Amino acid sequence: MWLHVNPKLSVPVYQQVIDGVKAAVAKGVLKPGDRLPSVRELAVALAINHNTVAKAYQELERDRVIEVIRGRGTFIAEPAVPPDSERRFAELRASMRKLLVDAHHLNLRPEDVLAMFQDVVHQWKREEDGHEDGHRDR
Amino acid sequence: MWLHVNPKLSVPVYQQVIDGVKAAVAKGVLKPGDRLPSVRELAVALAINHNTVAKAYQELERDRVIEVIRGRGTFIAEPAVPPDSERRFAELRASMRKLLVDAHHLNLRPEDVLAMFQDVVHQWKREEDGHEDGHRDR
Amino acid sequence: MWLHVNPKLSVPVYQQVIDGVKAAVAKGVLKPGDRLPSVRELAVALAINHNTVAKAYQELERDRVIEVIRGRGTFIAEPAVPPDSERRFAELRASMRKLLVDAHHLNLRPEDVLAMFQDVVHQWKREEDGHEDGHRDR
Amino acid sequence: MWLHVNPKLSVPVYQQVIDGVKAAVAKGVLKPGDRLPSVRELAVALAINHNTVAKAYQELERDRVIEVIRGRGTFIAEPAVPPDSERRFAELRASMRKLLVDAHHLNLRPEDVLAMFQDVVHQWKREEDGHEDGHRDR
DNA sequence: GTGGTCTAGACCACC
DNA sequence: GTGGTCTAGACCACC
Repeated sequence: MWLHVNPKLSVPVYQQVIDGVKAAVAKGVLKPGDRLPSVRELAVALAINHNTVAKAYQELERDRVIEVIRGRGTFIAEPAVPPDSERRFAELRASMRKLLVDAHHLNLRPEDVLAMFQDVVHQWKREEDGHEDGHRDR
Repeated sequence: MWLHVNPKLSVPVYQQVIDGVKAAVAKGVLKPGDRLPSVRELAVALAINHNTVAKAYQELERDRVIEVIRGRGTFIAEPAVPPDSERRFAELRASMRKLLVDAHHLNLRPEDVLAMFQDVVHQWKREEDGHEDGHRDR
Repeated sequence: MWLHVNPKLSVPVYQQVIDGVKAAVAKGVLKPGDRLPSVRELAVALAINHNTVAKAYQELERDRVIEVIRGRGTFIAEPAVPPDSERRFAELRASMRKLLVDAHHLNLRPEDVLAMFQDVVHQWKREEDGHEDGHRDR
Repeated sequence: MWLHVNPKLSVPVYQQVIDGVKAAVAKGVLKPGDRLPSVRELAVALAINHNTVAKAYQELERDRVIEVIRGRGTFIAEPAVPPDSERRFAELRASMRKLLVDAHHLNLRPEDVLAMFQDVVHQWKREEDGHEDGHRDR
């Protein structure tokens, strides 16, 4: 299963579902056109309430990450610039600045953070390659 | 004023105060030994309740960002590695991975994010220099 | 009821709640997975304000004694070494030294304190056994 | 100097003075008949307010740890059972039980605590011997 | 239902 | 003056 959820975390469960789907898409585990489990199926699989899954799917649809086709099911959407993307760019920059603040309080200088981030990017890409291969094999 | 707060945001007001103080320290606007406004003063200045400021100050003290001297006031602490820093490092890496996910859904590749991050770091350092100079001039 | 609170004492009420829960866990009265009363229920039972209970629960969660599952309730956590435990060990030794100082002013020599402590430990274990049996009998 | 005080700690300064004097007596650094600095002298030496020292001395006198002889000065009292000593014995036992609770949450069993306490006692006595010698030499 | 946040206002110990 | 605690009561997100 490409999705797990932990009700003990402070992050709301519905948000964990959103984050999980987005991460799977970003990692290439889920590709445009892939079918998602139905709300009820996913709720059972994750042992959570179906309302929680429904809320997550609604928000993912608003963000154009998934498409709900009535009577057919739920699918990963083609990559698209999400609505309100100017604001989202600003938020991304804000997140990066927050990263620098948090790092400062771990006694890291900006250069250290940059190096750490490069490391994370490299690891990310290595994992991505793994998934590409996996898909090629099918 | 180096701190502003917006009660309309979904992030709690007390958390905004915490983030604001940490950011000011990271930026060099506040330096070790500097005195913070009293709980009541800051509450009036931000137009929020004193309990909200008190909660923020208490959490900042637990994180060793500030030191409270009872009956005297509140001061920026010497830089210190916070408790539980191993966990915090893991969280920092997780934040970086989340950044990559969010960026993917804005049609940015990891290289783009890295470039954007470098840009943010450069801007950060330019601002930092400004503060250094400002202090030197006094 | 395994918890009582006395607002007349100089130790804050929320701290008494924290100490009481920790003691119940240490004594085996509360076991991992056990559900705690809700914030409001406990507040009514102890005749204190719900904010006071909430503050205690939040601190207990930070110390990993309990786990809060939002919208569901509060539960005793699996035993875990708390963050910052090196510091806590030092505090434990300091408490022991303070014990020796206080005992000196009651005209007790260190050997007397040690004997008294052994006695307290024995009584503690007898009580613990009682709880074990009680659970077994059910 | 046998006494130090740290206003940054959460323990009130006047309480630190009380604890410090009691510890010095228990360790043999101060002996019955020894003269304490005047309130003003000690306040200057510790860089604290003289009211704070006065408050500490008053409580030490109430506990029969020191004796104030008007016009002459302040002296360490002969060892004496303090007033209300029955209550103090109960408190000592309560402190020991609290030690066991705190230790439980550091994953220590009562036997571990007992061993640790024995270790603390041994170290304490070694330090005491050191002081005895120092006094003999005078 | 659950816990989390916030305000308004009181009272307290400490310095 | 300083921060810390507590109550009463409101509103909110989450499940």
